[in-house]
Amino acid sequence: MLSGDIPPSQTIYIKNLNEKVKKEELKRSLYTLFSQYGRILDVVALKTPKLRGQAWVVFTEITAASNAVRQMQNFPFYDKPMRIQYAKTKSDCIAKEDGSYDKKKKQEEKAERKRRAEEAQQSTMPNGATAQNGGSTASFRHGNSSAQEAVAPNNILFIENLPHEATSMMLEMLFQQYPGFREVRMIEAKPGIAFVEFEDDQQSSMAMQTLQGFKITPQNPMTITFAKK
DNA sequence: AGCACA
Repeated sequence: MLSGDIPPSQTIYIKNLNEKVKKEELKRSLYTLFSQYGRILDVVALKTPKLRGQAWVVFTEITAASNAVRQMQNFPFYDKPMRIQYAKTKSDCIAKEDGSYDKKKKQEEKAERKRRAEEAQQSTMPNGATAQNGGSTASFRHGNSSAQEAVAPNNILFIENLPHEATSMMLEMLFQQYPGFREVRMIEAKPGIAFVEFEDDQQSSMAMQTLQGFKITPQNPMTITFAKK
């Protein structure tokens, strides 16, 4: 039996995450790691007893989610293999877009009202105005991967948007501080890009996560993806 | 193991 007779969704559900990682760092790392598969609308992670060790990543495209489910399945992330499925229910940030959010809210309120009515059969107290508004979706920016291709993890990183003055020496200084670093390769004929090799894809992904968007010059945030095999 | 939107 496969763990997923859950229909494809643009949101993936990830479990078996390392619970020691702080929430903000976890969300950032998930964001950078999964950005390669497409544009991400939201990353949700809670540290409540019931929800720690799990996260949701919302893509704009289902195909991006599918690629992520396949390619990153069991990928060692903070020393634990990620278990990835499609999310069972629609993310709020999607529902807000397609208009189903208000209906959902109303249904929840109705159910809530009913429950309260049942549980409060002694004293009739019709109450229950719980209006909450605060949609602040942490918006990240980035604009690299235009064409969506399934990028599997790789021990070799592909660096783009480097200033033309960047040298392999500079990149070496930057990347060699991460465990497993092997070498930097630049191609004379193609300025602005480089390949950086690590011993394995777990180590390369750690470097990618922390150096994603790093600026050698203010105008050039570097874009890091896994090199194609 | 655990499916939410602080």
